[in-house]
Amino acid sequence: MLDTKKSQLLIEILQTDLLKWFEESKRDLPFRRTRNPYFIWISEIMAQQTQIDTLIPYYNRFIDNFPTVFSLALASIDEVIKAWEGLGYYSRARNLHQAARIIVTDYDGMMPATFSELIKLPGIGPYTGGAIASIAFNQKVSAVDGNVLRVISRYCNSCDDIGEATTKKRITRWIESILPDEVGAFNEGLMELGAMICTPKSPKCLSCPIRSGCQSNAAGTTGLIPIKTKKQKQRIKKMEVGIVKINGQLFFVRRPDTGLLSGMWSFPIAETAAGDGQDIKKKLEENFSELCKPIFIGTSRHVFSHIIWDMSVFIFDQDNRVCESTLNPYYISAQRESRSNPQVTFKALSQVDDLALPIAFSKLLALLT
DNA sequence: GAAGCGTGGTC
DNA sequence: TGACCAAGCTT
Repeated sequence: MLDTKKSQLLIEILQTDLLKWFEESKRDLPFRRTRNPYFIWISEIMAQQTQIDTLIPYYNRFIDNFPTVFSLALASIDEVIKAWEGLGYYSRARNLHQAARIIVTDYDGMMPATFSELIKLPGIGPYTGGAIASIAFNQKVSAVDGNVLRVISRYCNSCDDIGEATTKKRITRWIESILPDEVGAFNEGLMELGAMICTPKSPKCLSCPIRSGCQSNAAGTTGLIPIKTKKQKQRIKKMEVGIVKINGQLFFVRRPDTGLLSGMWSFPIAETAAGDGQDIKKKLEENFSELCKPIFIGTSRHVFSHIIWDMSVFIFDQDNRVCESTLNPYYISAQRESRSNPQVTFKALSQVDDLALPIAFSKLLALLT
């Protein structure tokens, strides 16, 4: 880390030239056209582990649907999750909804204006709290994300592993010691620089506004810094998916409200060793008293952040059954359960869009046509 | 500290 | 293609 006294010139470059560059070059983003803390909050939650270009349409739709913290607090969790469909990390939506209700009940609908109050809310951690406090309320706190860790590591030519908490704390402290009055723009500028110029691969050093002070550029180490321990790769899980079709409708189950894809709808799915359809058939027999033979219709791989599902997909087409029957007892029992139990439902293909369905399953719909 | 938690883009 | 990565938080 740079010594604060010796490196006064380098610090001034970082402050002055970065702010100047940001003012001239910043992207025109919808959430940069407002100081509304609620809008800033929504954008920062969406930005967690998500590239800005990806979240923009979600952001516009979300504030259209939920223009105030009150409208978000009054909405149902299903509506909020549906608005989040496709963005991933769905606990963000649940926390957002919870936090909105807390803000309405405990804060009279006013966003807390300080870092220490903000990070009490679910889904708001050190980065997001710092971002909202500095950008929306001009509080002198840092907002250290992956971009900032990379930019500062390179600027100081630091060999510290940015995956380690101590490194993040050290960089946070250092930034807080050099924050200018325009703290929101400074924090955003560091991130913008990391996103547009000081990128992980092939950084555009020739266009960098603070190149003259960059120790990594001087040492020729921009390709080596930051140091980051690589994460272990995903385990592969072999899964069977069962698509039950009755009277032209498809059977869906709701996932638990914790864990992977929490609160989202899904086709019934089961871990399997054989992959011949028998494991998912057994599971489906909890809902259906009589089930036709599984017909294999294809495979699909879905990559999550920590696991991979290798899915074998089977259709149980009760409308074109191999076995003969005069009644549809399974339909009746399942339909009754779907009215009394919110964990399951039936939807025609044209109505599937009513449900919040993760990509892992929505992409399976292509196998049906 | 480490693991769980989505999806899309890039090279 | 696979490996890496993205404006992180929670447990």
